[in-house]
Amino acid sequence: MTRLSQYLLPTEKQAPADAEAISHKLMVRAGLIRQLGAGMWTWLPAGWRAHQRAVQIIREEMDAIGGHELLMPVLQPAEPWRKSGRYAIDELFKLHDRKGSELVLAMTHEEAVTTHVAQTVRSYRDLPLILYHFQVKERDEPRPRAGVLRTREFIMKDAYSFDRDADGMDERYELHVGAYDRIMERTGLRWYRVQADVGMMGGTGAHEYMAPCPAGENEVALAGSGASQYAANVEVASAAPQPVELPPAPVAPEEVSTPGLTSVVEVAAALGVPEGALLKAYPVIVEDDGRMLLLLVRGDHRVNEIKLARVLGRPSRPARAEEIAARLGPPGFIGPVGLDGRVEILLDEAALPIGARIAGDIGTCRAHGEERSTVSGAPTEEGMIALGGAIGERGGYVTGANRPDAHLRGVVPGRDFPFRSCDVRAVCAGDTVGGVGGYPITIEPAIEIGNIFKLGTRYSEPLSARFLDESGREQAIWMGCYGIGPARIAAAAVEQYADERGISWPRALAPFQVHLVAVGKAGDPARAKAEELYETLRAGGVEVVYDDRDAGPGEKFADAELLGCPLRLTVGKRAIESGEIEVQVRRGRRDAPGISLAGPPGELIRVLDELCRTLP
RNA sequence: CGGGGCGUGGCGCAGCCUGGUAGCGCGCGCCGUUCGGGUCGGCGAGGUCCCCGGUUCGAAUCCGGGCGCCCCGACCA
Repeated sequence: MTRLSQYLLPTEKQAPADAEAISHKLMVRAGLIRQLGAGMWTWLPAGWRAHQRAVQIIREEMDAIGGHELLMPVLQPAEPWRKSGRYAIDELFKLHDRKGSELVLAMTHEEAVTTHVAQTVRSYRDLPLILYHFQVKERDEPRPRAGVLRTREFIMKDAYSFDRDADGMDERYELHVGAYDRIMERTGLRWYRVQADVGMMGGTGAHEYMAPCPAGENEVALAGSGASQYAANVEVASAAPQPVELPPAPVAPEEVSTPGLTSVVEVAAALGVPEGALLKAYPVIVEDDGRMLLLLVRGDHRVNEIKLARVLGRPSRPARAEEIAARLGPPGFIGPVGLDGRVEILLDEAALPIGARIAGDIGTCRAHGEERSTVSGAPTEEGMIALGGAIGERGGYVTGANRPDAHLRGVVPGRDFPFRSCDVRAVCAGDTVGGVGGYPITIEPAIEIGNIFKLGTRYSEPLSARFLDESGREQAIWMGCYGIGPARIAAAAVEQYADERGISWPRALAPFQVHLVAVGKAGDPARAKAEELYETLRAGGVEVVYDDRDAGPGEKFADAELLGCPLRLTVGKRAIESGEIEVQVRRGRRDAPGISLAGPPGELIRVLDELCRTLP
């Protein structure tokens, strides 16, 4: 029974003053969600319907790959979290019961599900297994934001796979890739599956499902289309840099005076060279051993901290000014020349000439092509010289001189300083992927709506989830985890398809397929006709919301467009006169052919269904 | 955690600087009017001015402390 006269759909003309994101403003205005506190949101009836549409799509596709739905508690004992090493996470809510026992509010359910599997799975015969549930997650977010896009409490579908070995895990992972692709496709969202960082916890593979939208908190690098589509989170993206014109290199570096010029922009301008002709020196301290490394990236590039962490295999932090002064030179004027091995130098690949190959231990360092690996081992002198020649032909870079108010020009890596090379820069829009003549990338903000992750034995080891194989040997179970956020799917749909009048749901997520508007004052024949039509639609199984309020037509149309159901049916004086129900498609506010009021109910339902199927 | 801003009927805001009757628009209730794009008019209801303390004859307003919320950045297993 969905008559607006008796339904809780509190629409607002004005968005909350503090709302910024489109989905935040519109979902509140349309009466879908209401805030209770920072990062704490209530889903009102219509909003919850949209949420549950996403849930049902997910459920169907999870069941289709053999997933089994269950339900695990949010309130959990602390102990498994201590075992897994996650008790220390700041985002984890910790609490005590009246006896003083330590409890937590689960942020995901690896601990719980692994505990149960450890208890119940004994034999290889019990594997593989996919378990999932839709459950509330609690996270003490440092900064909830943008309505329902980032909250402290939210529902997540999290699935966990259990296999006897890495190959099995990979199989289960691929099943989830298929299921997730189908889920995304069915939602009607614009989406990408992108390569993702595996994070500090390790793991052997990860993808994220991203929906591009203005309020997105992540950035994806996109290039090409179809089969040659490239899509990666900028955290891990690699691409060939745009070429830069280097000034000619003299036989040895020359010092130039650059008084007070400490920024790339200033130095490039003063010397009349492009920013990319500078090598920016970025000293970092490696967390565990306190070692200093000097990173060099082109002046027009930035260091990507996540790629850096992957290259180093451990966290690091930027060196402080006093550390730089003590070990290298005056901050703002440091460079790689004349350090005599005081610190190791890592040169970003983008500063190497395209196609350059380096002999010796750094021989695998290569152009920007298919395989992209970190170079290890000490460079050989021959390799350096060969590379130096390659770059020298193109010209030399400008670097700091490790002296106040001075830079060097004509600096050639290899010839003038030793280095290891690696890929640590953040990609830029306009870089290319796919080799020579490849596709230029664009960078778009996106919201992460799902992620899939190969866990390996990260949880099964500490929580003792083992099984006996055919030969009676005890082995750790190989796991994968797979998350997806229905709330984010709904919010991303609002973000992607909203127009100046409000929401425009993809039909798969719309709270109702049809918004029936009765126009005319109480007692008008059109109102009775609309009543009749509403009952027909309901009886025919159409998901319909019926605006039977005693309000003016303007208000009703405005609310219908704000709520954004795919089809609006209008019954008023015109319909009575013409004998046809007016039909408007929300997406694009396009008029569709009217439907006869005279025909049999079955015919009406059939025509509507057919029309619905053509909608996005 | 760093920076900025805000807290006054359901929503959006003014009043605060310069202390003295709490106000506007929307919404809400009733009456009338209108009925294909948020009609118009009349009457009316609704507020611990975030909380605690201080100054004062008197505090929404000044002072101190706290809490809450938003935005930018950092973080986000």
